[in-house]
Amino acid sequence: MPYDPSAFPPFAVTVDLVVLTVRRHALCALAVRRGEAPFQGRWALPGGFVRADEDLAQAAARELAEETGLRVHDPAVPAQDNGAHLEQLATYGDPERDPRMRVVSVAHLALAPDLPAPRAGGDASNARWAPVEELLQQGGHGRDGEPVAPLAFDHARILSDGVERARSKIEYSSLATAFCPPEFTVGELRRVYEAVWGVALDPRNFHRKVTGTPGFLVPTGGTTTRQGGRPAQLFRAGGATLLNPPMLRPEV
Amino acid sequence: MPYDPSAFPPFAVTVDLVVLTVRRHALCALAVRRGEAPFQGRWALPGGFVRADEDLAQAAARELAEETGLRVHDPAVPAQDNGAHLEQLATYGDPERDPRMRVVSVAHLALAPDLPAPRAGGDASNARWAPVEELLQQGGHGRDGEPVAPLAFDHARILSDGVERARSKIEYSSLATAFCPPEFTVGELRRVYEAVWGVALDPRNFHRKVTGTPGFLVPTGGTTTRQGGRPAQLFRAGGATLLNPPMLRPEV
DNA sequence: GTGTTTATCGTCAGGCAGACGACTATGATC
DNA sequence: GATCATAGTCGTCTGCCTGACGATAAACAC
Repeated sequence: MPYDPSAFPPFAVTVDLVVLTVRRHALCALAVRRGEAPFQGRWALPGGFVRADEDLAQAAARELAEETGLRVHDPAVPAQDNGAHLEQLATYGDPERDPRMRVVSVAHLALAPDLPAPRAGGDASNARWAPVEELLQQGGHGRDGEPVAPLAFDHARILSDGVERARSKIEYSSLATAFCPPEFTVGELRRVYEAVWGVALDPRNFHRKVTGTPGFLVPTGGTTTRQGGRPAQLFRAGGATLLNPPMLRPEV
Repeated sequence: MPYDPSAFPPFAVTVDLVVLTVRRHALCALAVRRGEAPFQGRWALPGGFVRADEDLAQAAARELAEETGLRVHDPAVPAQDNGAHLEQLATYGDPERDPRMRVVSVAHLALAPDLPAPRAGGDASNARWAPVEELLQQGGHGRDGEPVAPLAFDHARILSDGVERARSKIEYSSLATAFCPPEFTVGELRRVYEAVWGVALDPRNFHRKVTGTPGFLVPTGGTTTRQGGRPAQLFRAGGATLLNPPMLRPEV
């Protein structure tokens, strides 16, 4: 018993991706350059149409793989490595958000370790990792002094929501490990928190907190000196997903 | 420059509502009985199509007003009374979730004080407040011993997500006051927490916590004895929306 | 070796939460 | 009217956690 098609307005449904990573002590997001109108030449979040037989999460995972080559970490396989974290963020459906037609976009948030290089359908010049402050500042200037155009559509709002989600979620979950390689040191994890929150944390208190939370970190036995200084113990993410009590974000 | 309509599959977009309230010490949700196939006669969450010129939040507010008569509390008018809290919850788009066609539903969460009586387009017999455990138990029995059919579509999942959102959000925000009338006592607010979390809280520690958090509660000067016992001070919700440190939810 | 960098352990004081005693003010019951 | 039950409000104490920060350890650069 199909619906009467005249009983409801037709929508296009897309997924847009806020893909975050930490590069050079800064929280960065993946941006792609638009090749067509509207907003031709402007930077935007990666995304695309949801296909007819696809779930929303499947569509987001497919777009993520197309843009970055990343596979999605399956929560059912806790020991799996190198997978990105992917979760639904929010849905944006203002009637005016796309001048061409009525588009509802289901935004997703992906967190990934630092990656070699972005690729946008093979064209690297049309995709880049950019610090989120640079992408969010309206009419400002990038680090090279060039003027920065705001993101296309309502993507600044979406990116802002995604960053805020990430910032709050690493407080009370082990999600920060999604920014790290499979094995990492306490210092590397601390630099993730510092980059995402934009603050400096006390290394000693941080070390006490993360090593004292049961199930958060599992030592692998190895050590590394890749950060310089005294060799640091290597850890994997433990099974715990919720941090209780949470990691406290310093004021201001 | 309109899209080529063959370039993407058409979707129907709906909003579904998880409307929660606290009645008789239990967390209850609004359910409506379906009048047509599929799932005819089964209980479901209220909802409807998003109109062509409507934002998602507007559509949710319209559906909420149609089902309950509630207006949405405008955050820009902090002193406003009697408004419900409304926020986007999540979006559900499994290709099989509606057997008739491809429907993407943007679920919203509404929190309301205890209301006189539900109305579903004027037909009260087709709408009711039901305890969420009753709506979520699969194939169980209600309090009157009648067998309970599971909610239509994927609405059990949506309701479950909404309840979990409410449970976690009252930890770190002042959202619990959305379940209270404009003026309320500390004890009434505590019973909200107890009903939503399903736990018992120490009245003395709770009183110390909520009255000691700046901006959470504002005394109105009046007192009431409507709960029996010693008269209690009346409060309004203060301007603070975030609770820091949060209210701690007891284990188990 | 000296200096620098990073990691790791320890100490101490303050804040907050859980447990719980004590007192107050109302209505209900005898 | 005395007693009881109920609910509200104020305090105290103890333990845990955090922030601040001293001290030591183990690598590398010169």
